[in-house]
Amino acid sequence: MNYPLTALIETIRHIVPLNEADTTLIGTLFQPWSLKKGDYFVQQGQVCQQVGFIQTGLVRYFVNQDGDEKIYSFGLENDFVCDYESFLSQQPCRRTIQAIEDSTLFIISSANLQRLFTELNYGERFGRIVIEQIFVQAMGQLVSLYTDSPEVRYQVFLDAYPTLAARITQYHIASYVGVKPQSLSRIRARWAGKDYNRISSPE
Amino acid sequence: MNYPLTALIETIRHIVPLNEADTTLIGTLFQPWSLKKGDYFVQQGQVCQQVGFIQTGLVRYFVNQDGDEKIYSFGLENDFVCDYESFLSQQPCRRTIQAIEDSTLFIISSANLQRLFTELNYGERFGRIVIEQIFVQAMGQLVSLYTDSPEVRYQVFLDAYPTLAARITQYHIASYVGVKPQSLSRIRARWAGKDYNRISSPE
DNA sequence: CGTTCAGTTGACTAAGGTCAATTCCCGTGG
DNA sequence: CCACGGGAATTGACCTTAGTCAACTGAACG
Repeated sequence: MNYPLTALIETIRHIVPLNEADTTLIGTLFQPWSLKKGDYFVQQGQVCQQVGFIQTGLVRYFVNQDGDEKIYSFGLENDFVCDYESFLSQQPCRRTIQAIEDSTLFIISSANLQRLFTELNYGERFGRIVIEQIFVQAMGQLVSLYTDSPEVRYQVFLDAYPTLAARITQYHIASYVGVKPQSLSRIRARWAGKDYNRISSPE
Repeated sequence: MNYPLTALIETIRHIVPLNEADTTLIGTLFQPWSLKKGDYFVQQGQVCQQVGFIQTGLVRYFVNQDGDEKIYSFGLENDFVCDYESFLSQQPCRRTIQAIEDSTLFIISSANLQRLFTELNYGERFGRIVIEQIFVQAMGQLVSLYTDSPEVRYQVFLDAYPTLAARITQYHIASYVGVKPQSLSRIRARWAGKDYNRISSPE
């Protein structure tokens, strides 16, 4: 096992305890993978067959609605990446996951993930906590879409991902916030007019 | 065990196979409960301590945003009802679940649900499938909020819950769709002007 | 030095929010 | 039986904001 798995192992260890045997097992079940900018982790219509762990790079999750892309999430360093709906049900994806930077990851197949769940000391617990986290995150997004204006959502995005904003285009941010790039630009213009340091004062 | 548990058992059986011992176990782990119109199944700030199964009645899930209620889901006959985020993490609810009709349910405590998972023949599988279904449903809602206009969301609601529309107020429907009652009323007025039978022709 | 693409800006349109008045429905009490 | 009251639903006037189409700016790149 000669891959730099430390980030992956530390991320898992942050969720459940791991011993020597566990870390060895992880090394045998995951394999390195890489995506170039624009490559797909999984595309709408395919069945998502593996879970990834992003060592370096950046991906976006989106749905394609008549050529109009709606980004609903990003995956960055030390994130797990998967269309869980497709992976769990083995049904075709309704979404696409695409690298927007060159990315290096470790991937684990469905079969190996099952082994991880059963053979890792806290495997089942790990699996449950991860899906739980994803569920909570999704519900948070859902509530935010109901309750927050685009302006607030943009502010929350900046607060939640302060470094990400500089790595992606306004197009991506606008799509995530739920508006067109022109509208996001106008929101920024509005802020510039009345308030020069947004980061520290979300009004 | 003399409660009319058949609906509950049949609903579970629809997900996983059940034998005699299983149905007996279910009978011992669930207990009857009732809510009057306006009663809370669980309130924002409380920890959700049980899962319910609605035998008769109707509940709504909502978040309270400065006195403005945002309904994001309904639970009706033969649905399980729970704030899974709170139940799973044992953290206080960020949402409220309230009966909007007199309701009769069966409830199961967290401890008993753990027993159900381990002692039922397909208990773990049952638990996984239920959370999976809820996750998929939540993601569907999330995508719909991104991609669909209020008008489309209203149409989808009518298609998905044809009978429910008659049981609840426009206020509830509007909140679910994500607009004010006045706006929903205007959408209906628009339809009346150009198309008299919406149900069969979603444009 | 032109091409290209991201970002901005302007003019206009469409649609929901807000506040307020009005109508409709239904149950209650005189 | 009818008048009244209250909540639900509708409608109108006006405002705010995002969508749309288009033009323009600016920086990166060859």
